[in-house]
Amino acid sequence: MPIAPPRPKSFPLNALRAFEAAARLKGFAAAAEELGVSPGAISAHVKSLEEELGAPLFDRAARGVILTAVARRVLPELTQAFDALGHATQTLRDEAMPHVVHVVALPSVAQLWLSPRLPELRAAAPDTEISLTAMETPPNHKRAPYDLYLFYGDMPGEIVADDTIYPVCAPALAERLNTPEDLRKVPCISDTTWADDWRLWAEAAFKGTEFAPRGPAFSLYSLAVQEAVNGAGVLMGHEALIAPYLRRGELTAPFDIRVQLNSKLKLWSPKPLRSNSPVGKVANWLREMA
Amino acid sequence: MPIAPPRPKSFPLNALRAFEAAARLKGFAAAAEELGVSPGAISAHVKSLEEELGAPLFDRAARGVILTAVARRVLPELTQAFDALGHATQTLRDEAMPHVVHVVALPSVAQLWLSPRLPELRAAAPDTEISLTAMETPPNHKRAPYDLYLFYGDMPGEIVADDTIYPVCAPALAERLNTPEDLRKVPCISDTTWADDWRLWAEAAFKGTEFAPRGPAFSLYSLAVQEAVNGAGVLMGHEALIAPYLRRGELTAPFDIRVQLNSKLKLWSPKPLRSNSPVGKVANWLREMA
DNA sequence: AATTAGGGTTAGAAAAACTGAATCTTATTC
DNA sequence: GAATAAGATTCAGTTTTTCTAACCCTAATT
Repeated sequence: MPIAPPRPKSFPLNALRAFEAAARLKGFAAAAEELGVSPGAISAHVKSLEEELGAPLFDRAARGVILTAVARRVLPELTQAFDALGHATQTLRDEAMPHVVHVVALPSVAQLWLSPRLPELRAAAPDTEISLTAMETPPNHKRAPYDLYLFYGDMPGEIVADDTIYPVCAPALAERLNTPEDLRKVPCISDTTWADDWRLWAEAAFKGTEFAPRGPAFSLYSLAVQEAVNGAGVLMGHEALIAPYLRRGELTAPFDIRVQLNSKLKLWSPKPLRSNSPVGKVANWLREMA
Repeated sequence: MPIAPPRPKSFPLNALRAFEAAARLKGFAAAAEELGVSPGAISAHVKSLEEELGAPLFDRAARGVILTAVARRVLPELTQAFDALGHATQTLRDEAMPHVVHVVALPSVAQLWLSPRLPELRAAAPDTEISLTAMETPPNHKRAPYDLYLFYGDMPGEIVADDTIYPVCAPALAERLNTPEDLRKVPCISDTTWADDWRLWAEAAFKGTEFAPRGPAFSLYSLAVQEAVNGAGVLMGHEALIAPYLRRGELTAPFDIRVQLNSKLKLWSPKPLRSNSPVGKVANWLREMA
């Protein structure tokens, strides 16, 4: 009867990861967002780690957490270690699935810009497989397992398209719109992830006059587009995304006023692109398309 | 109703760790040992990883597993990453509990050599706290959270004591033992973690004559010592461990034949010892004691 | 004073991990 | 050639971990 003393387990990896994220992002909410869990989960992880260590890692303030000296001293090394792990994971994925290109994009971009182009891409490169993930905010590229990122914003990266916005609607509805002032009389569809769109355009269109759009709000831009096509109201159109609808005549732009935003549709990769690699090929292809 | 698309989770850390251990140690059983779980758990982890990757990581052979090319290519980076994580964890522990020295030792060493010296150590350094863990085999020092290691073997490290063995027993029993041949008539206690002891000593004592010890076996050396003290039989004594019993007269050595083994009691640390650090102090102290 | 942006806490639910026992496979040993 | 042994796998059942949802609390902002 070999009563082997149980080997005590080392630190819980998940708790460490939660702590690292919380410390790096200076908040449980942000860490929860990055790791895709609820803040309560982060809170519990950190608490368990603190209990095991017998020392606090954060000073809890009402408006967020503040790192303790211990946490501050340890953070850089811990972050580096997890970065290394993230990198190794990427390598593993690349080695194991060399022909799969993992693309992550804003949901609207994925559905309205990328998805229609995908069949052509598949035809052009039949042996590389595209995996497409939609996400509201770009994930941490040192950790997340993606090869190509496609988001609007002013982060570094290659510009794929400008972001020009202007109201669009179904042709039937457009007949009732002669001047921007007419917008006050029709529903103005808004999208929660681009909540500022109307304000930005209105600044240019109304020059000081106040404009409070009224109408349905959607959390997915593609839903909003569909509703606009159905004639439910006027939508603030992002040119790169609604161009096909304009071309097909499903939507029209009733006004000439266009606003170009600072944020562009950008493409980037966590690794340098070699144009003979599958990732490089897909990137080239997306570039040509723009 | 913001239908946020769920953020896909990154790779499961625990599965990665299981894979790394299995690949590095070239076997699921060894990995299970290192991580303190059953082989089935490792198997399941690796399988889930392989499924997620869509590619095998090991070729299963009858006598163990063989790494695939993918696994071989990824292993070094993965190992480095986990090493870095282990190091960072150490740092975290050091920062959070600077006054605690984590010692890991063979169970017999912990109980028979270290434990009796501990009160004196505590008195000498009242502000440092000793945490003592017993383990049959030294853990991977790049991963496990210990400051000082104390094991028998011929690994690198500072020699704390030689390993000399000879039979010992209760004085009453010793009266019946005049020559080694008499050992054939009394119970010979053996310890499962030092299964070779009797054979090694018998080689010197009997020079070719066969000797098969018969008697109770224990999985903990300290249990065996206690039984020997109780007169249950003759035990192969390791000098450094049973010295106090000899001194107190609870055990005696009936024969003069002593065998010195190549393995020594060694002390080492994963980090360089600074003699003004708590760990350094404890190491110095242990050194003086020997 | 009301609102808001964080965190903390809790119970319950879901998912993951683990064990133990049985099974399989093939070198190796007798 | 049979027996043995090492190692991996499977599966059912259990334990542990992790997560969420819904609540609370506090300080800052409006």
